[in-house]
Amino acid sequence: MKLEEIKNGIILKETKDFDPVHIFECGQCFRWIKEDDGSYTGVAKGKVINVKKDGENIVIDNTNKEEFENIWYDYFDLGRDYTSLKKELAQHDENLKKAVDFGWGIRILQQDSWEMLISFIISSNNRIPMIQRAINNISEKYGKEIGEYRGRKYFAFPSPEELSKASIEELRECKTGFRDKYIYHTNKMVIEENLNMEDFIEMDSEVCHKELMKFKGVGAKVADCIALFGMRKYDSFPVDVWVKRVMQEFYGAEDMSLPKMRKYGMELFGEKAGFAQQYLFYYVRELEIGK
DNA sequence: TGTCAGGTCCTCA
DNA sequence: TGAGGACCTGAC
Repeated sequence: MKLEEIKNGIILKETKDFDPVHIFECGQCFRWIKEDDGSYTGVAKGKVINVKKDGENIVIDNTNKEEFENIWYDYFDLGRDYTSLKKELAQHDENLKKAVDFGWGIRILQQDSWEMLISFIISSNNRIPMIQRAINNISEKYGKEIGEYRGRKYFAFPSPEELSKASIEELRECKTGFRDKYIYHTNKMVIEENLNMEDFIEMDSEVCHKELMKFKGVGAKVADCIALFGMRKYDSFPVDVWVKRVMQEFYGAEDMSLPKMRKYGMELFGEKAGFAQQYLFYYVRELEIGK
């Protein structure tokens, strides 16, 4: 990958397997908003940046070379060879090949484990715009102000200590709905047991999943999402309504319960189940297959 | 007005 | 174990 420094930003030259639309619209993140020019502005790691595709190049604004190497290279999972990963998945079966071809520019972001924990608790039985709004409300109210970009203020996601200042009622005011108490109790548990969510990254996948389910508001599906997007457990297989449809439409799992479907998906795609799930999810949701 | 959305929790058999 | 209902919220 060739990198060129420009004024207040960088250009990644001839970057394959990277499409901002696929990456930011495939359901893994909630803090990236589409600008009028088609670029995406988002908050991560306490910074605000803007990402856009310019032909074969990816332009990242409001950053520099040092920051890219220290932060964004890992965040965008640029150390992984998605070309060979996709090739391998495409060989698995015809449907997965179609899904991979469709969402060719997806990459699984390495996001913050604590932020993923709270974000996916909010995601349960919720809609994406509502989830985004609740997370923004929480960040504005309890997170640190990062700065301004294109005339808009941005806030970091609050730390467990910062968020612990919120009461259940105040969390409800952030439009989290009935998940207010889940967030409150989860936050409380993290503080009281002095947990560092980063430690979950080192855990074995099954242990990690089991430990995550101990938090209020975290069931099997939410635990899989947190593990996959925040803890690099790439063998996770989150089964939501869309993946359920995929498994029924494409993989003959008509009469399977959700736990069985999860297990089946993990067996089917093995250590790359999380990637398979992302391509399949994006494919069926965009095309509304099986709805 | 009723239904539904990226599920989880609680209750009861 | 597993099925069934309740649940914030707001868009259609």
